[in-house]
Amino acid sequence: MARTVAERSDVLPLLAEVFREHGYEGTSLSLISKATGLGKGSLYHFFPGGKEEMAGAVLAEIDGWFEAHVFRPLREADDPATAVAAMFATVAEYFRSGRRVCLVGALSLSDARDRFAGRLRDYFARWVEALAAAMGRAGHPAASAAMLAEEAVGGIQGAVVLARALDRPEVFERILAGLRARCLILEPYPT
Amino acid sequence: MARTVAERSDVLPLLAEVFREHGYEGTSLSLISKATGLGKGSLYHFFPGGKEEMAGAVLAEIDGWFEAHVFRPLREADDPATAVAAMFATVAEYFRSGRRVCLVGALSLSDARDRFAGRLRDYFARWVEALAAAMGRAGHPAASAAMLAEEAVGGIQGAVVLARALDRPEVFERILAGLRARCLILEPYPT
DNA sequence: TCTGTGGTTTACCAATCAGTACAAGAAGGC
DNA sequence: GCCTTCTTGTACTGATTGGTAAACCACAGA
Repeated sequence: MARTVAERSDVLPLLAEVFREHGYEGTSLSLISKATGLGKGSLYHFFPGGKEEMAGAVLAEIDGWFEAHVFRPLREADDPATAVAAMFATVAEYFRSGRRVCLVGALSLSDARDRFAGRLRDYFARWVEALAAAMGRAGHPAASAAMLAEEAVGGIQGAVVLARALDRPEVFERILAGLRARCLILEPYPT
Repeated sequence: MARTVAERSDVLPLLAEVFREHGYEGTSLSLISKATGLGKGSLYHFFPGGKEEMAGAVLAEIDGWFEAHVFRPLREADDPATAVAAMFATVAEYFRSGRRVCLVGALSLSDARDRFAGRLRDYFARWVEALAAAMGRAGHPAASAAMLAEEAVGGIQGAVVLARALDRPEVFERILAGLRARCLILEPYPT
């Protein structure tokens, strides 16, 4: 039979895009089959656990990508301020100015949250921690760095929501610019 | 037959809770039937358009609630600064410190966005406008008020995402406190 | 060339999906 | 009392759901 010679890792990006577009519940096996060009047999060959394993694998890949391109640079950069600025650029590109949904955020709001609770919590916790650490090294007091990091990571998620709802990508850019400015300016956190 | 004497408006809050918990795709008629105690016959009697009409009616009710309790007070309050502070309190209670999902935001991230695009855009646009207007009357320059309003409304949505993902309601409270402080302090927007 | 393994197709399953049809009961007007 | 209108339960549709089973083929190593 026609061998697609597809590897598991090859279909993950396609899979990710389907889940992003349709959510966990909205993603049916027939949609997946259409998007990947793989029949049900092949899909269950790669992912014996079915839809749940597919979503889990996608989440793991996203997590790995952010670890390599966002979290670790924040933690290990020689110049933390530059790393923070780079994070905003990387994230804006990744989310395509809000046109692309954050799957982790979307799952957090959805029914599937409980199913992946550990992974979702871990992703955001590590993001907040890495950002707070970078800002701390950049000169922010520890307390304000932690609060600012939470506000920034949450703000990015909210920017995706708002830009998508309003259908105005420039809103995403504008919010991120504001957040970046506040993360880089060293002033005491207003109380 | 046992008349439940239910009015359409009586089942809307129950319906809203089901959609919030399971999302649009994840909400099945059997779930709705269980949550409302109404059989399919009754449901299609009240909502001939099926699930889509139900979700539309829920969105309209939510929109009306926010118009009455959030948007209009912001626009018409004698003391705009107090109104802004009141908004944060109202919203925190409504979203139960992030334990309750914003259905409008969740739909914006979901597959059903296109179906309700107009309503979603309208809801957020009016929120941002009303908040910006209030902050303008409170003394913020028009430009910074508009940007701050976008950041605040987006920030609230992001706070829901983050608090749910981390399973830490205090994160929601903390972010909202920070946003409120920034909306009330009159300082030039950092650039 | 034979054979085992990894990948694929196809057919199938029971369950559930949204939606329809309709008969039947309950309530209010007369 | 009856009759109409509104509301409900039940039964049904055809399509789709996630998932299984097994026959089947391609290819690499021996």
